Amino acid sequence: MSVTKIEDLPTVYNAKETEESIYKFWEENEFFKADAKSPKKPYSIVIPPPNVTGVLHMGHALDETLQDILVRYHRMSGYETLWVPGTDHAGLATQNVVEKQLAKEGLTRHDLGREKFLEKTWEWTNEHKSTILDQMKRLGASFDRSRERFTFDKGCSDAVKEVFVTLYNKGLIYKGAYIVNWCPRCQSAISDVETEYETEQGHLWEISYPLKGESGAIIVATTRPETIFGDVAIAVHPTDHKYSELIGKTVVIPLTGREIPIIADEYVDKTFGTGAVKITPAHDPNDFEVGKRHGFNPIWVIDEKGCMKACGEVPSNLHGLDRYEARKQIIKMLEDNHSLLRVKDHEHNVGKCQRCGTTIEPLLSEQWFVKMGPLAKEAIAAVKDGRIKFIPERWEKNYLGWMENIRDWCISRQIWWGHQIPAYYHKVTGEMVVAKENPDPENYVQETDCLDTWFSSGLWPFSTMGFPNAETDDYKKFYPTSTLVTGFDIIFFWVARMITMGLEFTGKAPFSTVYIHGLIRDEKGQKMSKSKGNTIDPVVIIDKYGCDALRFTMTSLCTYGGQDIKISDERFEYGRNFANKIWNASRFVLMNLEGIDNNDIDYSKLTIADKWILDKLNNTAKEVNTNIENYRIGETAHVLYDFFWNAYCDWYVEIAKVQLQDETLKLNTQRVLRYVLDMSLRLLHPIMPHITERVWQLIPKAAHQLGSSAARAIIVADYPVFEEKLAFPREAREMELVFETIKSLRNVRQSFNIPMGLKFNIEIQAAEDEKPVFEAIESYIKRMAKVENISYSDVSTSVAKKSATAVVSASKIVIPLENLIDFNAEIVRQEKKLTKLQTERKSLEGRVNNPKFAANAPAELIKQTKDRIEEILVQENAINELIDSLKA
RNA sequence: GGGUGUUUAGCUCAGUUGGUAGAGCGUCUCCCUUACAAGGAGAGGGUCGGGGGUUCAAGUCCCUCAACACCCACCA
Repeated sequence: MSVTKIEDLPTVYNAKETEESIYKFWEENEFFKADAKSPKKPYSIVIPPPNVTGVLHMGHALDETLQDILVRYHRMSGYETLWVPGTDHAGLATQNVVEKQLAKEGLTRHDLGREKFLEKTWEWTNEHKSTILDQMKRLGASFDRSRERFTFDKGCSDAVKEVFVTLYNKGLIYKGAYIVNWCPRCQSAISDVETEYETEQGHLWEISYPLKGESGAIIVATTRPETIFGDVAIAVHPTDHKYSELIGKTVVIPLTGREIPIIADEYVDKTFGTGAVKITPAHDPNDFEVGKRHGFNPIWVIDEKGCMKACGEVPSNLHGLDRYEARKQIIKMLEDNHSLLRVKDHEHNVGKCQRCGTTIEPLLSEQWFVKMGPLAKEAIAAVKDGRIKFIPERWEKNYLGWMENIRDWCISRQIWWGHQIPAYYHKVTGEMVVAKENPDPENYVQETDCLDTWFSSGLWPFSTMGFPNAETDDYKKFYPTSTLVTGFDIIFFWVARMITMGLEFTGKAPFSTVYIHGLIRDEKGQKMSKSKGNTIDPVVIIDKYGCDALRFTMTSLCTYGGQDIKISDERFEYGRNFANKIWNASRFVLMNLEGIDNNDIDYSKLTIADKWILDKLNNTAKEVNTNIENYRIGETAHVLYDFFWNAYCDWYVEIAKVQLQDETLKLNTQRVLRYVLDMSLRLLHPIMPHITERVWQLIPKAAHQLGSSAARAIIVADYPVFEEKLAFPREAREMELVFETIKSLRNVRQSFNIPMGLKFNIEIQAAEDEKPVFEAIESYIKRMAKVENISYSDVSTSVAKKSATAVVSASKIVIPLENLIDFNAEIVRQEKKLTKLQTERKSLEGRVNNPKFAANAPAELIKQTKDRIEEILVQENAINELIDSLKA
């Protein structure tokens, strides 16, 4: 870095310029690059891979910031730290995007054919692949780009094949015909977790099925009349007296005349609808089970596009009609036929495709599944026995609840963009072979289905480390990973699958801690979405306020409970203002370091204020370390904000201005200013990496002050920790006298409208043990409260008339102001304070006088309470005396 | 139907072993005091959703009610 003249630094922090150059500086020096051969203990995180088609949104900004904080903290705390970046091929999502592009040209993927379509999608992917990770650089993400991965790259594909074949050979993957959630728009099966339910206002139609060969009919309630052609039976409850005589009889399906039996099954709810339900095994998951129990063959009447099938069971005028259009027609036909008896409004939940919102169609089809039951056992145990910990803990319950009721996972997707299932069929015999490679391309063709995208992301923590090869340096050094950071919305999709797969294939939990944060919402608490138009673009925020401002604001809003975070544009002013404060305080300190030597602080020459700020810094370091270790990131931000702004800037820097005037104190004050700034920047660095790095470059330091790593940059400097030699609890307490005195004097000044320019004299009627302290802090009081002269007298001295008085601790500060104040106003001011003290005292006395309190409360607390009462009494006396003298 | 979360100052929210409530923004007053007006100083503002209980002591623990948000399951 070139030498920068401090005077030339702008008075407003230029985030944009700084952030660009600082990030480049880190990259050029390869600070993000992990060394798998390092002797240091490892700390590793894998990024939740964003969709390769994606653009950066606020959710990423939060997620990546939190990871970066953990990574930077551990890097500075002596760990060999690896953060693996990468992207997800996002099968269905990406395919949809490319298909949309094609649609603009009037084409479908079928027009291109599989090979051409994949070519096109790869092209598209390669074009966008780096976009989102490049955007994440704007967030300051210190991930190791040399290890960047893609869930569809060679290594991940190898891992997928290994896992698939192994699970198949163990009997944990099977192919079977089941009812799946079918998206007619995506033209693919989707898994249970990809199906979202929405409450919709629908209808319940009551349809009459006449009995065969006799009069009478059974009335069935249905929400989906278009499926009647697929009916194989009518079911009633075995103990339902209404229908007991009908069981075993035959009814006729209206409109087609096909005959079906009335059966009894416990599945039926006697109280719902008419108590009789039509059974359509091909188009309803429950009916499928009932059908299986009773040995019925399913009848397909709706096809993959959601249209009525052109088959013999369906009246020919309905062939090929969309399911909703068909419904209308059928209702009309039933009405004409007098088979429709009643229509009721009915609210029910309808499954929607998570990707496109289309109403899913339960469809019986041949799919691949992972048998989850056996895998879940270990995944449950690992969380129960603490190998994996969720933060906040309540998510464990959520995870366990799901795992304990786990259902088989439908992993096949009828899409082209993804890992093609490694199963091969003999062209003639149809014999199936599951293997990593095609055994005989001449005679075998590969399964056309692809895998659910979460299958490959479920392997992410170890596929990125070299798996299936467990001998790579990265695998040995960095697997299992340390922390997984993500939102609660993908616990089932992703976290649960990584845990099951990791345990099964590596024998280890893929991470020890799952840190779950809240979701980002708009200022009204609504989820951000493009369609609602309420999104906030992190890049826009970064341009406007700066990356560090974005990071600081976001982290300050994180709570330990992982509440959702409401944000609006203006909230980032908080972080921006703080960054600016850091910038200007740093400018001041740097400007005043002229002539500083390379020596360390002389501990024998510390003033009370020096000791106070060092003590405060020390405690801050302690708190910050504890907070980060315990994932209390928001608290970390608050503690640092409070220390830097309210302690260092508002008090110590102001005090330093006094000390710098004193030649005997100047040099050591400079050293303290420098030291505290240096350490503050280090503490802040994980949250606000750019500004801290920039300022740190400007601090003159000797080699030995850089830390054990002989750091070239703050990013690799040692993180501050609590040090015994910096603890000065007595002085820290004594400084309270300074603050109280100055604050009371300022209060007096403001109360009586005394201009800042007007200095006054004060008389301190000091309690005996407080006098030396006052003497030590005289210069601060003079400067910061604009006091001309300070004289002393005994505390028992009665207060002279015509003065304002502040009672501080056990002493009195008297300000003779005869020409300046309204004495009645002073009486009111003092009485107000008196009332406050009296109220507090009475409450405390009530407690102390309660014998049960004395018996049960800790001795420490009792003493504290009594001391406080004593203190109040002293102050009350002083104030009473004052009021008397004012009234006299 | 089952579960979770939320309810604290005008607004947005902190508040980890129970010890008597805090921040930011906003409001009111004053100030360009040579780091910073994206700043400084001072002030005002809350019976911690309602009710009950445990305790010497409850925003904090237990019960209950209410409102809101979300998750899971799903009855045709």
